[in-house]
Amino acid sequence: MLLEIDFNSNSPIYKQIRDQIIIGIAEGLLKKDENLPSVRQLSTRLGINMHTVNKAYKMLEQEGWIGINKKRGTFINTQFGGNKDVFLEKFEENIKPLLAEAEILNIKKETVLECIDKIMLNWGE
Amino acid sequence: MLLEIDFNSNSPIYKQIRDQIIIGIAEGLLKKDENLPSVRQLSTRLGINMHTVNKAYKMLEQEGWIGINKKRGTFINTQFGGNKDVFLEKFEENIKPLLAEAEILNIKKETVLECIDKIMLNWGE
Amino acid sequence: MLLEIDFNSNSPIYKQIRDQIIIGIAEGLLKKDENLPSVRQLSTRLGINMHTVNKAYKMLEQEGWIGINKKRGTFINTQFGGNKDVFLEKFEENIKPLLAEAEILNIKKETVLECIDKIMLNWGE
Amino acid sequence: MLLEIDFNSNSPIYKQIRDQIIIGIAEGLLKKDENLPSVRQLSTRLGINMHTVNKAYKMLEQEGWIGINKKRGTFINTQFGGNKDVFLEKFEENIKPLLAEAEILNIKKETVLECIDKIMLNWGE
DNA sequence: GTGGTCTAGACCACG
DNA sequence: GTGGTCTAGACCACA
Repeated sequence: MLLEIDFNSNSPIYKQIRDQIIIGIAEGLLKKDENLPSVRQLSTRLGINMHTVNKAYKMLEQEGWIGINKKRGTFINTQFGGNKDVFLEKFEENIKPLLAEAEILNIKKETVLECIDKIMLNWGE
Repeated sequence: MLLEIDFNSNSPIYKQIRDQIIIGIAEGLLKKDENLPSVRQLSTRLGINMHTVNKAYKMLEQEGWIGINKKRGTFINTQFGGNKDVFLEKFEENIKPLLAEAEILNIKKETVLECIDKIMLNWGE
Repeated sequence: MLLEIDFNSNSPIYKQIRDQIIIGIAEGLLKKDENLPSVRQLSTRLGINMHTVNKAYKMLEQEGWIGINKKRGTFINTQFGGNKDVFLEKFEENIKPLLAEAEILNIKKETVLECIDKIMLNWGE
Repeated sequence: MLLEIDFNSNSPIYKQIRDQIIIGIAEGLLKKDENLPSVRQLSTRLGINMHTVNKAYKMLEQEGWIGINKKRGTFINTQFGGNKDVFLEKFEENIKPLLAEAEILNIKKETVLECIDKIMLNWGE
C-alpha cells in the first residue's frame, strides 16, 4: 500500500499515517495478519523522523488496530475490540460541526449522503 | 445561547467555541444579525482568557460566519460566502477515516445514517 | 458631496471621512472656502458618533486641509502648506509594500500605471 | 536579510515585519523556498516578543506568501495564488487618498511616477 | 527545538 | 467600554 504524506496539511504527520492505515484496512488493501513495514523502513521511505512513525504505530496499537511484538514485527490485528458506542460518540462529536456548516451553507442532505456513499462504495462486505 | 467548554477535551478551547457557535447558527439558536457577547463578557462567563475567545472570534470572522466591527460589535453574518466544493473536500477528508473505522468495526451504514439523522433532526428549514 | 462609510472596512471611520474629504477636494467636488457640514449634522447623517466626525475634522485641520473657527464653522482652506518632501516620504513608505506585492504577483508595471491614470483622470488642472 | 523595526512608527510591528518580508521577496533578497528564521530566533534578534513575530508569520501564511510546517519550518512559497483583481482593488483603495493629496499639493504626476520608478528599479525580472 | 495553545496583564485606538 | 496590539511566561504537541 502506498502511504502519502501531505506536509502542508494541518493534520499532524503521525495522524495522517494512522488514518491512512485504517483506511487501508477498510479498503482491504491491508489484510488481517499482514505485516506493516518496520518503523525504520517507513520513516526512510517517507523522509520523516522515526519517532513520528513510531508514534503512529503506538497509537494504532493502543486503539487495537495493530499488534506489535518483537518476533512478528508489526501486523494488522485479526480481531478488533473497538466499542461501538464509544465510536458513535466520537463520530457524533466530530461530524456535528461539519454538518452544521453544511446546513448553514444550504448543502442538501442528499449531497452529504452521496459523499458518504462515494467513500464507502468499494469497501468491505 | 449557552456555551460550554470541556477543559479535558483534546479539542482546543477556541475550536470548541468556534464549533458551538456554528452549531448554534445551524440550530437557529443564533439568528442572523444577532450580536455575540463581547470578548470580555464571554471570557469572564466561561472562566477563560480574553485572547482565547478573541482567537475563536477571529477564526469565525476569517471563515465568514461572523462580522466584527467597532460600531456593531460582533454579529452573525446574514450571507455566507462559503464555497460548497471546498466544504465537500474538507468534509470528505474529515469523515473518511471515521467511516473507515466504522467499516472495520462492522457498524452498519444504517447506524451511521441514523446518527446523522438524529443530529440534523431539528435544524433549519 | 456624498460621504459613505463602509462599516466593514478595516479602515477606521474617522480615516474614511478624512480620506473622502481629501479626495473630494482633489476632484473639485469641494471648492476652496466651501463650508463642511457641522459635526452634529454629519454624525447624524452618517449614523455615527460625534466624536468620530470630530476626530476626522481635527485631523484635517492639523494637516492643514481645512480651517475651523466658531464664526465660519468648518471650511476648506484656500492655501495648503503641505511639504512636498514630507509627502513623498510618506508616499514611498505606503506604496512600497504594495508595489512589492504587485511585483511578486507578476502584475505588469503598465497595469499599475493604468490604475493610477484611471484615478487621476478627472482631477484638477 | 536584515529586518529593521521602527518602534516609533504608527504601523504595528507585526505589519512592519510582514511588509519587509514581502519587499524582501520582491527585491530577490529572499529566494523562493528559502527558510525564514524561527519565531524565537527572530523575536530575540529584533528584541520583541515571540507572539508578535508569530502574528506576522501567520498573516504572511494566511495571505499565501509563506508556508509553515513542522518538517520544514517557515519558508517562502514557490507559487503565489494571489488574485490580481483583488490586489488591484486593494491597491486603488490605498493609493487613491495619497494621489488626492499629491493633486492638492500640486505635485506633478511625473514626480509621483519617478518615485515609483525609483522603488521598482532593482526588482524582479 | 519548533510552533501551538493558553494565561495574565498592560496600554492604545476607536467610537 | 470595545477590540487591537504588545509583552511575558508557561506547558504541550510535534518532529
